[in-house]
Amino acid sequence: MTLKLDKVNRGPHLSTLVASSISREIAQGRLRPGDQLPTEQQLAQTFGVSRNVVREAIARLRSEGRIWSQQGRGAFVADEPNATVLTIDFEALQQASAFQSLFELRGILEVQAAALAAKRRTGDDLLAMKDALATMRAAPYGSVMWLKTDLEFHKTVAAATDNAYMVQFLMFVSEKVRESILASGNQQRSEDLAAVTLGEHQRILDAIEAGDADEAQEAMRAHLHGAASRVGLAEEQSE
Amino acid sequence: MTLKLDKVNRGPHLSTLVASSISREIAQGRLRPGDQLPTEQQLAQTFGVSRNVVREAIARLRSEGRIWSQQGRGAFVADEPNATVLTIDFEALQQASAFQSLFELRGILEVQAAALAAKRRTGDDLLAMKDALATMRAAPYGSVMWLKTDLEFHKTVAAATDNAYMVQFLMFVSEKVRESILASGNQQRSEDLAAVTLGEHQRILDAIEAGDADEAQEAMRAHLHGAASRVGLAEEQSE
DNA sequence: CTTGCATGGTTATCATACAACATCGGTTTT
DNA sequence: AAAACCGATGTTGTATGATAACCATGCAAG
Repeated sequence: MTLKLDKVNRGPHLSTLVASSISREIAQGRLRPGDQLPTEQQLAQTFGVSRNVVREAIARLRSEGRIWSQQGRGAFVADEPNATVLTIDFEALQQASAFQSLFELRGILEVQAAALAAKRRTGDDLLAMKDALATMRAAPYGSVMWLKTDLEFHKTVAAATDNAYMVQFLMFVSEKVRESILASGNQQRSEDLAAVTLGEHQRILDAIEAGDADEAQEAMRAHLHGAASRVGLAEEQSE
Repeated sequence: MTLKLDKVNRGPHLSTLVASSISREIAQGRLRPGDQLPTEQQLAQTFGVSRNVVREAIARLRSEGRIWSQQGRGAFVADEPNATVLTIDFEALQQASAFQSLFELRGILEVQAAALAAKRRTGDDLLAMKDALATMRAAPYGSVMWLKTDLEFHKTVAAATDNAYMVQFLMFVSEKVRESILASGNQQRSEDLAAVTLGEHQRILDAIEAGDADEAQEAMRAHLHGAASRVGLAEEQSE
């Protein structure tokens, strides 16, 4: 019995849908650690897909460390997500609350990174930051080039912390945030904002160059606060 | 024609082997960004497995953002590792500098999490934290149970921030740090340290219960500083 | 009580078939 | 001549059935 998919369903692969569906069950606690998943047959039936698709989904979840499976027994929810990889569910990010949480996490990392950068930046770091800023100045506000260089500037700041993991994590989170913003199309466009944003960046750069950690923190905080309002995100006022 | 596997091959799934094999090709530059992968048929043939297995491998690589594929055309190496997943190389962590960087990143997250927790914790959060602390008190210092509950306590703190990503990232990093410590076998054992550690935790808990963000930050910082020295990590004094 | 075996259930893999889509060349239409 | 149509071919996406390896359980024989 062949399943005819509606044209509507031209989206991600079925295995992706199944995987995130199971993922959600785990996240919401309907499948608890140690629990055995339904058999591949059952899953195929309940989702209305072939066993093959289910297997692709399970292969994915297994690689993410969310489940483990043993031949002859079944698949089980991993006790501790002893993941070798960290994943972020893009679907969930559509939720405003989830997006806000990720934005907050990024903020924490950015602010602390700025402080560390102020203490540890080398001459090369400063050059890279100035370079990125100059490129951003030349790019039209809101263009792809602009966004790319914006990210690049923040990357140079992160790199100045001399902490490779800081770079890796910050870029990962920032990338997700940026994607989500683009997907929602909430980006405002205005030439005025270009000058504002550039000014914020300049203030960060100056603080880092001066080696003033506190000012760097504050400048970064101000920048993110500005970015948040530009994206239409109501920010919590932390006393 | 059925493939008879040697008993030797009782290891990871074939799809895993295929996936890491392709992954290696990419990492070593033999497959460059934008390049088209061989067709599933060809891959199946060259690896000597069924197309099904190849598909599971590809599904995995796709979920990791390393490749993308389009029906009717083929699979291609992703231009930028626009990763949906974040991985940490365990090997690299054996390097002291890498470990220190990850430790620092964890510290930043923990300290900020403690501050947020102090502002947002609910009654349930406090109960969970007290619970974890009580369990830790009952466990022998350095035992598996102790380590587990230690992590659990920090998780409850993270959870009190009401930021799911904070929990996810912090636990991911902490898990890696813990693994690395266990692998290096640098853990000191002493009954005295049990009391010290418990005291540090108690101080954190008290601050969060009191809603004192600054004190919570400081308490967490002190705790991590203590943990660092217990592991034999020279910490930078950030005046 | 222990050992051995039969049995059913589950995953891992293979093989084949078909549907959906892309590309390309040739043909027809404009 | 240029554009639109059409079909052949190759590729991915999915479905289906079959087989091998493996696990757990229960039961009979010792």
